[in-house]
Amino acid sequence: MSRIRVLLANSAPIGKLGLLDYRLPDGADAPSGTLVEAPLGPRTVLGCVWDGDDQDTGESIGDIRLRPITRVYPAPPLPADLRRLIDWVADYYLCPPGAVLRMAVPSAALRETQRTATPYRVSGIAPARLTPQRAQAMTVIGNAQGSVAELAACGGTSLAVIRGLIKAGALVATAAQTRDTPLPMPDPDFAPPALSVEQMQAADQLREAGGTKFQPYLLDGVTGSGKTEVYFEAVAEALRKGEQALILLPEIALTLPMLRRFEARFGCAPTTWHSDLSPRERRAAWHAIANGHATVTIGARSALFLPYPRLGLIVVDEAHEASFKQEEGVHYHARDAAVMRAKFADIPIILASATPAIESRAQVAAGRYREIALPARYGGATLPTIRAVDLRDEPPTRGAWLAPPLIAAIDARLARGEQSLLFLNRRGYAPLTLCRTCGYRIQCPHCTAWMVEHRLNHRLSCHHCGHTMPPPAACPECQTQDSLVACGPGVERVADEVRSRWAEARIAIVTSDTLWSPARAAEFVADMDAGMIDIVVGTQLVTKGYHFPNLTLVGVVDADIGLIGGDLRSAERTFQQIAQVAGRAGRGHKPGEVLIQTRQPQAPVMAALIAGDTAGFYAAESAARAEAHMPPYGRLAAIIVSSEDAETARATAAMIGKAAPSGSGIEVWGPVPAPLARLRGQHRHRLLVHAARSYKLQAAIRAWLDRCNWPARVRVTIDIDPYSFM
DNA sequence: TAGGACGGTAAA
DNA sequence: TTACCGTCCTAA
Repeated sequence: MSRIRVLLANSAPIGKLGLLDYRLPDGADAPSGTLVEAPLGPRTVLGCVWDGDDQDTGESIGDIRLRPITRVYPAPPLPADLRRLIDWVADYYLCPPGAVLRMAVPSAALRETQRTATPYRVSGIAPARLTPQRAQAMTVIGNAQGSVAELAACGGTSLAVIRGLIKAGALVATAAQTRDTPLPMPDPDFAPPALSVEQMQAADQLREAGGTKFQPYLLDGVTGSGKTEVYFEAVAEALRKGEQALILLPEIALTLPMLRRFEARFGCAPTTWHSDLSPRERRAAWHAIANGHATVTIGARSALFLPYPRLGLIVVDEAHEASFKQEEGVHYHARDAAVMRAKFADIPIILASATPAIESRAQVAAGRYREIALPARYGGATLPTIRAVDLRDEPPTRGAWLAPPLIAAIDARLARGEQSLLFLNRRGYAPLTLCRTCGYRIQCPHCTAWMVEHRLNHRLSCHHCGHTMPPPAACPECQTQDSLVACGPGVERVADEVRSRWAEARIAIVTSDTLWSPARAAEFVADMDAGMIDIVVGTQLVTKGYHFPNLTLVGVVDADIGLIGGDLRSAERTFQQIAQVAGRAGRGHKPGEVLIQTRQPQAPVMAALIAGDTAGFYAAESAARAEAHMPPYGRLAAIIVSSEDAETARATAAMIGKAAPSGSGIEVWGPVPAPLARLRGQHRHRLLVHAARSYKLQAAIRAWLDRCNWPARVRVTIDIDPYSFM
């Protein structure tokens, strides 16, 4: 009899029910990482054989009470670097290890596919009754084989006829083959690109350093400098060595142009991993990766947890993107966790960005990351000129959002047949609907948030919980008819303005509402390339990785939006967002121009953007963070207490606040009602923990919350290194 | 008194 | 987390 330690893939609260001991039936072999099905009370759950560190044997249970594993899955065991990553993520982000294991082995992965349609072929036995339909089907089918549906289609008859023939014995089942269509192999030498001297040097640095040693690289290249081509060379090098490579992208929306570029370079599509995969696709991708057939995977953040047996390189593209931070379930940061996986696998990792995060720059400064810079655009293209439009001096006309200089600039593009892009990071028509008579503002019934008007589908919708309602004709409060007015601009409203000003111009609105599928995104890109669009109005979706050579003007409709509210990263985020969208301009032979509409052109962010003083901005911002001991020069954690009942939430938060740790190196702020005091019907209070960089923050929080007890209905969420302060 | 809602607890 | 069990309440 042998005893094994198993990590169960449930998400029990921290500390409880992580590792349990089981009995392995005699003769069975299950090394660490093996996926098993284990009995737990009256049911069975997925588990993974875990490394038994014998120090906590005090907790272990007597041999007699051990229950046997009910099943050993035939899938390859999870590799050691992944197991270490799971432990690290659970420990660092204070979440149950079982919840992390779930990301590595999604429930679809091990489910048997029931949809293996059995193929049939002609048996040679003549059916007792040969009706005309049967005779016809038999002749047409001949030597072919296929599923009932396929044979019916081929024989030109109904399903019933084929079933009848099977019953009569004229058709027999053949052995069902596993439909593992062989994966096309990306070829590192398919189409090596013509690199510029700078790109060549950068690629050489990555190639030389490649190998089996952990080293993070910050590939810091201005927009349009060709970072992708450079890291593709590192991917090619990994392929030549027979290793697997993983490329993480922030959003699915941008995978399509990316996949095209990959195919052009490597001759076939990579394996993809994102939330829109069907269960069948998910299963296929998981197995292809786990057994090593998939050599290059391009995926969203969750692709980091897949069981690559020969991982040789990780690339995190657009590494500054805040969407790498998962904001529900396990609150991990995929960029940071990716660095840890590279460390555990002892391989290089490349963080690529035109606007690296301060955190990443600090790592370069500390000598932990190596920087590879691409300071110039590829192919002789120049960086766009950036100019502010001071809305206080040159305001738009009443009820409009485009100021005269921006209008003139668009006029010029239309006259020259060039394309313009108007950027406004606000979906919908108007962010607020207000009653002119009584001042009532239409709010979401479940959240502390305004309902946003969307005219494209004639609904008001809440961007936090998804609640929608038709726009009311009368004010819900004072019942006055036709008293509701839209306040403030969204992209749809700016598009309306564009439409009424340039009736002949062809306009595209680009938001997650209009580009909800890869196919739609492809359509948009094709229309842009074909010159079918003159003016694009879009949210941050258009800041992502697109390359339109004929786009020469970018207008930032409201550069100040991101600075309102002013959290830790608002200035940095504004800088990155505007620099990224500015980077869409002038990527071809024609030079680009960027106009930033703002009421505070003197603000450091705006001044830096206009002067092109990236280094100066980052230096000042880093100094301010260091001064305040804010990340990355200090540490933050948020604790969010939420409950359906307002008083329970408040009282629990207060109780947790009372038990807060004190002493040097740590302070706890709050509790206070969260900025989104109600979200999806939950009342929310939050505490913010601020600690010195060297402080053992996780241990302190763990000990602190262990001292507290709260009703089961209350949820207490811990967010280490928070990005959202709502 | 049956049946359901609720709270506590064990799970190897 | 999930399943089960005991307690208490309500409707009949």
